Amino acid sequence: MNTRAQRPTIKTICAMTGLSTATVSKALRRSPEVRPETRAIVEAAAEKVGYSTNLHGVRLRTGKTYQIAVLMTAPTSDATEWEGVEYAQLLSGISHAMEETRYRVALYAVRDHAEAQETLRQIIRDSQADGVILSGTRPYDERVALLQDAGFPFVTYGTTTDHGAHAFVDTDNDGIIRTAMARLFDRGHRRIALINPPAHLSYGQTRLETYRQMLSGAGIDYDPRLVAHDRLTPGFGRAQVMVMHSLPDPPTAYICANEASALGALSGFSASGLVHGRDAVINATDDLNVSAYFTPPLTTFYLPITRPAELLGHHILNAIDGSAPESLQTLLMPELIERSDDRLRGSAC
Amino acid sequence: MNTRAQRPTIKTICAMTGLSTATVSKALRRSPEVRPETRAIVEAAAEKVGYSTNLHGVRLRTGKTYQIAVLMTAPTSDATEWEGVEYAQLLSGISHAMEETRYRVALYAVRDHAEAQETLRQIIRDSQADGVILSGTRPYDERVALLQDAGFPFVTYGTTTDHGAHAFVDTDNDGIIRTAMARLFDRGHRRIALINPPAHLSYGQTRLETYRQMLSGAGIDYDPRLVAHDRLTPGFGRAQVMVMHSLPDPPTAYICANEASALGALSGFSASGLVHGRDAVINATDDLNVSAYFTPPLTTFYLPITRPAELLGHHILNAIDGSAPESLQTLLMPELIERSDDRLRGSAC
DNA sequence: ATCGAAAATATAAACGATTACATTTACCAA
DNA sequence: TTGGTAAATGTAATCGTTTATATTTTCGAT
Repeated sequence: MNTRAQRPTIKTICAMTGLSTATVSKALRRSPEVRPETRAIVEAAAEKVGYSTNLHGVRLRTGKTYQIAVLMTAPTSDATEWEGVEYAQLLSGISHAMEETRYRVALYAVRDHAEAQETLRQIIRDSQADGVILSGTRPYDERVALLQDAGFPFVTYGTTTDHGAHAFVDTDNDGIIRTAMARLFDRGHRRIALINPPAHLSYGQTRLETYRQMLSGAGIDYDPRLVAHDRLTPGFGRAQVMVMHSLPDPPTAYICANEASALGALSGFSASGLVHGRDAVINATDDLNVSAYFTPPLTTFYLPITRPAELLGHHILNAIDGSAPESLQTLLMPELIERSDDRLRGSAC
Repeated sequence: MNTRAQRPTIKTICAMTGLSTATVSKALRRSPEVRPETRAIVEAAAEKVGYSTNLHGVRLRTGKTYQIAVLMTAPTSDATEWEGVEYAQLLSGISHAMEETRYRVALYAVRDHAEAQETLRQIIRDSQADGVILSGTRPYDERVALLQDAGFPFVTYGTTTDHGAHAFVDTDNDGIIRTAMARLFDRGHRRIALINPPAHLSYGQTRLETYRQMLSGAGIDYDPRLVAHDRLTPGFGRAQVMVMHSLPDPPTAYICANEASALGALSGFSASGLVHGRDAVINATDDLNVSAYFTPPLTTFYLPITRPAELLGHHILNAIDGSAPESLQTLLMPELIERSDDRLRGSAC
């Protein structure tokens, strides 16, 4: 009577083969408990009717969700500025890393740290995901504490300092600053500005620490007026250049933590009548290879965002499979791309 | 004996209240079939034990997933260039639109149209989502055909022409080109170049059509050498400026379809020794307000990406609830922000 | 008080998978 | 043949919810 083609289930295969649900289920999951011949029969039947397992049934029964939650801390919706554009590539990279698996990426956009915690609690309580990917880490990160307490698999994009070992992927910020400063010293710079992300973020702190180490290594006094931290929008970069440039002893080099702030810094140059390469220079970190198209092109530390993205994907899958966190920690050093010689010129010499 | 605190279920509440699962279930969903007093009792018990409904159970029983699939056509992972597709902001906007609901955004990164169709088929077959959001539409779009055939709720970001009515959100590309060209004509321009997205995309075609209409309205011959279409990376914008600038009769104005190509075009200016405002001008469309920070700042049509994003979210929820597609169609006209006067100067006059 | 209809609640069967446990089959040795 | 063990398969419960259907309660009209 039922003319509608129903989606085949395990029972469909039972009916076709005369086997029981238990056997079919095991055969489909290639359990060694079932005879190879039987398995072949089951697989043939499954193939024939186009069976595919219904994840909702699996989820209810086993609690496995095959979902990876990615928490994205999105800027408040009113302030639409160029910030975090590379998140899209990050997400797609993660997603591609799961291609051959059953896993999918579920996105959780949250506004701030507090909302992130609330969301995480829900994800854990309702088992909405098998693992979590976080970004924007802090030295002490409540989200990490929460996940570790719950024994929930996760990977961070960024490091922490006040927690037990956990899986992470990060850019080698220490390496970047070390290399950048050594290079700038080499070229005669002594007044170097740091355009940094918000102070509470780990990578901002790492950058600042290395910066101070390098300064003291070169025998240069630390001048707090040359360091700024805030959300890395173009507006921020621009404003900081304009402020710092009017110091009695302005910087001759700016190290910007991303493309957006570097673009803003360049905009600040032109607004203040500064000429890049003559009055001062800008170095940047770039995920998108976009600074090649700035006017003028900037020297950057370039790391295609797909690299960390795919690692995040692999790490979370391994974390779910129970790999030791120590084996899931990766620091990536970007490639230095020198697009201008950045030598100190003019009167400051 | 069981000391482990189990997650409360409907049965827990049954045990507490002496009611049946049916009644408790209905009470929790505020069915009018249950007496207000009973409902109060159930709600009190639920509150007390911190009950929250287990979506896996609901999904299995009802087929409702409370997931919105967002298909993101991501550039192949080897070519990491900024294409200016603001998926990150788009995703977060959609996600925010679902904040007060049970719905979540699930991300499906696909490489191309074919993979998108395969993915959609799976989503429908395995009921992995209740609705779908698509972008990068074509006049005839196989994905749209697929979804309409299946009667599956969806919203597109971009329009189509060869299908029955469906929900969509789009930028008013016709309005943009119309306004931009009228303004440029006003300022003396006759040779206007169009830096367009790939030719198969709807919005590219809309832009081209309006462009040609405006030209013929002004009595200007259409010159195909002034129109280029490809993926809107900075590299593309740059290359096109360099090519077109060396024409015998080069353009005096470029209309770029996004920020990324506009940035590249500017880079092409400086590489070719062109000065913006003297030799030619660039107008752009901008989702991120980033062209304010270009050197020099460009005149743009600015539409904060959060606007369409939230509309996409609302539309898909309404589409799932069964609203007529005709009532879920929105064209958004960006705001014209004039950052340079763009008057034609120099010898070309 | 009694009846009947409407309102409220209860029973039990799904949804599609997994899995503890029971049963059958196969196979070998005595 | 018989018995015993291991291998293979079957039975049935279960995950947490919804919902068709059955039963009980309520309450007004007679």
